[in-house]
Amino acid sequence: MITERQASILGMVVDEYVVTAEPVSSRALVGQRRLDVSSATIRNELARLEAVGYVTHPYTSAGRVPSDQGYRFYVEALMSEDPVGLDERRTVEHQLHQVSGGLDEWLSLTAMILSSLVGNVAVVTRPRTRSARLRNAQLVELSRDTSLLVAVMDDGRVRQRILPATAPTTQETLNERAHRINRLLDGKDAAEIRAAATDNLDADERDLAGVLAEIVEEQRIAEETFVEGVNIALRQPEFADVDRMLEAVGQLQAYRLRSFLEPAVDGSLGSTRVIIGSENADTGMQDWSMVVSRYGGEDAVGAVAVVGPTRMAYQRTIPRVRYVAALMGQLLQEVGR
Amino acid sequence: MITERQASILGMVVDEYVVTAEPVSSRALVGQRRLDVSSATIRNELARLEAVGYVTHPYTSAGRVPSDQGYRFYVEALMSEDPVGLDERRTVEHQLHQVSGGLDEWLSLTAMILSSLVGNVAVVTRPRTRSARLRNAQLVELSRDTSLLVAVMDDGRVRQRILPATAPTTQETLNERAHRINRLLDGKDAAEIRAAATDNLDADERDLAGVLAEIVEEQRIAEETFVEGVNIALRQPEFADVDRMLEAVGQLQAYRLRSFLEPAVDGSLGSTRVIIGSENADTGMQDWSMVVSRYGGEDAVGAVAVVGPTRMAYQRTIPRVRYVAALMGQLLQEVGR
DNA sequence: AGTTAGCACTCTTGACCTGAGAGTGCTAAT
DNA sequence: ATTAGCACTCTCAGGTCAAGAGTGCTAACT
Repeated sequence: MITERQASILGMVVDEYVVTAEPVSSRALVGQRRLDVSSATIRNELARLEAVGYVTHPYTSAGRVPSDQGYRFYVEALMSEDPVGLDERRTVEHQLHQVSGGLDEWLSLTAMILSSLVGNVAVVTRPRTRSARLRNAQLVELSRDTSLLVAVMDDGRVRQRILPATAPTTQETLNERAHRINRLLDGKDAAEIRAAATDNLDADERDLAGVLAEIVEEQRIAEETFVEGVNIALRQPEFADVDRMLEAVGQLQAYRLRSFLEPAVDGSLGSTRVIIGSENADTGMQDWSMVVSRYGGEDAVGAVAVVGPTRMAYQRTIPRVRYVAALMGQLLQEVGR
Repeated sequence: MITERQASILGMVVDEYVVTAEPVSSRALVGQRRLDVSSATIRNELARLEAVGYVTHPYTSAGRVPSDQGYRFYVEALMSEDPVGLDERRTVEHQLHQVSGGLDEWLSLTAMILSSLVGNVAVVTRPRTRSARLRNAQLVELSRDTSLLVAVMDDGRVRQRILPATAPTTQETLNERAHRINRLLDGKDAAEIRAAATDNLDADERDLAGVLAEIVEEQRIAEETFVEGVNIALRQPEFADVDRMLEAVGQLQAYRLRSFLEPAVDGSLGSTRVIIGSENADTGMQDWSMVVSRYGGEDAVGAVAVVGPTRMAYQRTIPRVRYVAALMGQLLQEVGR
């Protein structure tokens, strides 16, 4: 257990270290007023905090740095969240309402906004539905022997695919074909599309149905994850060393492909999880912290996260991640997902 | 003017420097055989090359480094292009044919491929048409009070836009509306759409036409430029220093937004321009070289480029940029438009 | 008991130096 | 014109050193 004063000191160490990125000395804490004791007393307390594992020493005589455990305690017991200001809300909501394109543009913008809000990397995954269903398919003539298939899924995805035509066609024919296809396949998932496609369709149309089934069930992870703000995060002093920087970039690049949020997102909706450094099972993420929140409704769930060095402004980050997640859920519902 | 031997020495300096990234000494050149003279002779020649401005000295006693002028001479007179191998062609073409999505996915993949081919940043712009025309518009029901507009332009763009509905609609109604709109507006450019929209349309449809006109003429540069491979380029030794690296990242980030290829693309189709360091009018690009090529047909023109440090493998880069540009033009034609 | 002044001790950091090594530039000989 | 030879210059890595920042401990104080 920890005394009140020790807790307060730990809090000050974290607060200080988060802004300066330099080990915090006992003297620096005295200057901070609020504590009417001498630096020697604080040294004693710090030594005890270190014994319990809440702070560390880079070397014998440097200030103290919070350990992962220390951050954990800070997040759980010490921190008072820095609420999202009204003006922040206003600009965010304004920007998000600005978007006119589809889901993808929207997700990527959200990641960008969140990133700039907290000064770290933001990750947003596309909401996943149990299994997507085709909502509508359209065919557009591109040239005499190619056409473009545009499919809209009920999870908000819109996918295009260029198709070679077996025989010259006109937009008229394509419209008719799309109409037939829609009547037969709308509202169906991949399996049902495959099943329905065997009956009363000509060869071209069967091919088309096959392509549609593929698109509906397609789940390329690369397409599912939006990572933004890497260049913002790189300005953090932890990356002052080129190797660390390159490693970080590579790390995030790789993670874009095998979304690392999955395991973290089992919490209930609305809850925001914080995973600090070594708490992450994934080696290679041991120097990073993540703040993750789920968003969405009953039938579609995605995740919003901020990723950065363990020295992160949790006070600011946590409420902002939660806010953005909530906002997304809300907007998603408005659009009818 | 320059003697034959001086030219050959300059060539060797460039070749050597491009791979080692370290100033080239007279001794290193002697080891290179091909020259049956002593290092002293080479030193004399190097001094003369320096007097003409083809190489520089970082400091009194280090090897020589090619100057921008030296690279220029190298590119113009000395270099023999390193042709694109058959297997390279095969893998590139294979990968490009793999793409199933629309133009955007395709352009971004092209940039990625080119980048990995030459180990530097690749930039691809979307082909511009004189003025785009609407090819087809579709409306899809998202929820009871929102619908999704999907518009296909004749320059290959496909754009989505979420629309709030004034009154509840069904897919049926939307189809009819789309049909009317298409009959009226297909094949028209933004101005023509605006003109046509005044007549015989109800209020909702006029709004829709307005949105379509916007989409058709939309030219957000951010959407027009695909930059890939920044992380590859960062492994170059010129960025061993963090500041240089951050500056480079910022530079490229900024440029994504105000496409810097425009002025460079006045050459005729098929020609490949090389812009070396200080030759670039743009301050801030003075340490970079660009290899740019136009691609496209009569009615749609874009640019492909590779951007990297002046110490660039021009031998490899130039033919590869040219190849990719040609390939894109070809594929673009196949798809029609 | 807890607090604190004082001081020895440790470790970093930056500055300065120094010697080795790499290259050049020049001179004089070929 | 070429080249051997050598003095000269500059970098670079390593080492030393003093200053400074902090701690940890002890002994005195409240």
